[in-house]
Amino acid sequence: MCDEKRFVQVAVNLPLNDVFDYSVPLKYQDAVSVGKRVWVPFRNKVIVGYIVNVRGSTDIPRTRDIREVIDTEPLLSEEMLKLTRWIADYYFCSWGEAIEAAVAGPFKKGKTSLRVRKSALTLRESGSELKSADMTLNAHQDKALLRILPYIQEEKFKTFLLHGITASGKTEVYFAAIEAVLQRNKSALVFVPEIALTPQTVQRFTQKFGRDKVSVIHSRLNNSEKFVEWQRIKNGEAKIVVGPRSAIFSPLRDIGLIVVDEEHEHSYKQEDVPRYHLVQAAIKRAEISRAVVILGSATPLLESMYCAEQGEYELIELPERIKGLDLPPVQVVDMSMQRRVGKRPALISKVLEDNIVRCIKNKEQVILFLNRRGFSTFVHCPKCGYVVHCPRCNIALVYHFDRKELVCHHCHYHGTVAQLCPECRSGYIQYFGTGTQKVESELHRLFPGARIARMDSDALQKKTAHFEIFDAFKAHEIDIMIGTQMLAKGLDFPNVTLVGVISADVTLNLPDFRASERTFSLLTQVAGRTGRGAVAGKVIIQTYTPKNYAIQCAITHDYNAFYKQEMVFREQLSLPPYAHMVSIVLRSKEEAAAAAAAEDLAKALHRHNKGPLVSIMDASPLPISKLRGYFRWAVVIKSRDVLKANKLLAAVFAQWRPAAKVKVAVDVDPLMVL
DNA sequence: AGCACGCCGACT
DNA sequence: GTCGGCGTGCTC
Repeated sequence: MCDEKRFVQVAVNLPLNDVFDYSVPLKYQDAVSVGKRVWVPFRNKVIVGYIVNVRGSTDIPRTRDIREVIDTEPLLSEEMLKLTRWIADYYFCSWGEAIEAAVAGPFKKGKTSLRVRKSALTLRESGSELKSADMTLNAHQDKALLRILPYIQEEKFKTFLLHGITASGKTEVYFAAIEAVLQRNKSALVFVPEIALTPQTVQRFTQKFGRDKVSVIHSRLNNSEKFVEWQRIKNGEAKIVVGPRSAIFSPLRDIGLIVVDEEHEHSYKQEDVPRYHLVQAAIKRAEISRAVVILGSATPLLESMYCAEQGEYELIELPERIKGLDLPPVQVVDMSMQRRVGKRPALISKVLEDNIVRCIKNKEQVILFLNRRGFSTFVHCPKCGYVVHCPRCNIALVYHFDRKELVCHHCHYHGTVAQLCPECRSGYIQYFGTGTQKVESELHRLFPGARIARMDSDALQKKTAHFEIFDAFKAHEIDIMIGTQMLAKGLDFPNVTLVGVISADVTLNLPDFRASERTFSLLTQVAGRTGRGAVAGKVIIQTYTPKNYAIQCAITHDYNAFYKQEMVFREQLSLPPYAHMVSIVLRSKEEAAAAAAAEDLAKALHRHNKGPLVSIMDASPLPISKLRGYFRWAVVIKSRDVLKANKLLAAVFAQWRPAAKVKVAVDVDPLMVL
């Protein structure tokens, strides 16, 4: 039916802004369509390209022919092409790079189908199908739902920020909204942080909505399992998708609702290209499919609350805990006033020790929290001041007692412990700083009869260790559990009546402008782990800075007070949410090259920058100035409008390039810079 | 990104 | 003489 010559525009997975025009041989005239993959000659190679446009002409004088059309049906929907185009524009990458992220594992590298292993198919047949108990919403939950429902019914795009304190029953609101969406024969996309994709969470969804309607995606799935889920979603069998941020690209049709649980979670930001934030991408996808978004958190991102304040989102509050539970009392212990062991301060204050003793006597359980792995966090020669650093990173090595090794927490370097100072040959190497392993050994010393377990990424080397430890804790085979922030999230142990934070200062003192926000969030989430059962809970926070507002606001569980104070600081320094940041990181094995490139870039940006809407910060080394052998400098652009900043950057990159040995990475809305 | 082209320095 | 460093341009 088409006898005219046809051309396709193709995006490729390279950091190139353009799409490339190819001519279509006669035999493929009818096969080409938008969203399909093609094999195309590119330079001296043949690579996968994605058709983003089909037309009858081209401006390119000499086009090459496509080699082959890979797909019989488009792999990417119109909706997915719009979403990836937006990601490319906003997060400063090429369309092809964004599309590549949207292509599911089994389809990467031009694959069309997959040998599906039996195990992938039989997996979901096991397990009981419990009929969901009728859920009754309390007054606040009901009010929340009533505000959301009209938008679901009218199929209008809208973003709600559901700010509900810990254990206020946000999940029930999600469930009721999902039910409303299913009744309209539409589907729902639910995001949870990867760490929360445990059997417990998943079970809640499958029990509620039935196993065959729910598709759960998590990183443990192999390619053939992923393929099965992809097909179930694509063919409309699965109406609800539960997954981590990458599930934003699942081929779900007729989306009526997108839920982002724990929307403040850091894992929602992708750390490599395309460096998108799920919350933004979810809102964009909802806009494209005219769906409702619910962002849920006890401690919303400042950015999200700001949008709510500006009227861009609608704020819904759940100010009360369900089942009449009270928020636990929080006690702060000023560690500078505490007893010492020899010259060093005690790890565990008298107050915390007494409370642990009381808990164990009452057959209750304790969670202790310290956001730092290892035993000693730095190893140091008191004679010459030498601190043992990672040879590849500008960071102190951490001593791990179990491995009897010094470990770099940023790269995989590990080395033996020196007996003599490498600098001055003195034999008095000292170990300072506290990690979870030291707390564990201290607990054994203080509470010889107690059953103690440690929960951090070191303790979880075995794949099943995670569940083993949790099951043991739930069965009360463990009295005290010490762990890093993976303990803080979404766990529900009714018998836990004491949560202790060994040092709130660890996160507070990080060189990050979000340090206060992260600390407040973490303390609030940690505090939410207790008092969930019949017995009231208690929280004890140890710190050297008890007056700090992040800590003070966590004591009173007062998000709004924290928000107000933190926003003053953000406004003074023009930090998010008052401005967006675009950070350009330049790294090189030679320090001078990275520094020169950054300074050069800053100059070029200034030259191109017209008008006051975009400002350019001075080039500066990153807090971890050397990582994996690369020295790192950054230039940060600030603007209220990301696209304006990106436009400036694109103009500079069109004619400026750093030295060949310098690598460039652009991060829009970075989580960390200063 | 990845590669070809092209222009200058120091070495089998 | 040439091997190889890296700045520049280009990919339909």
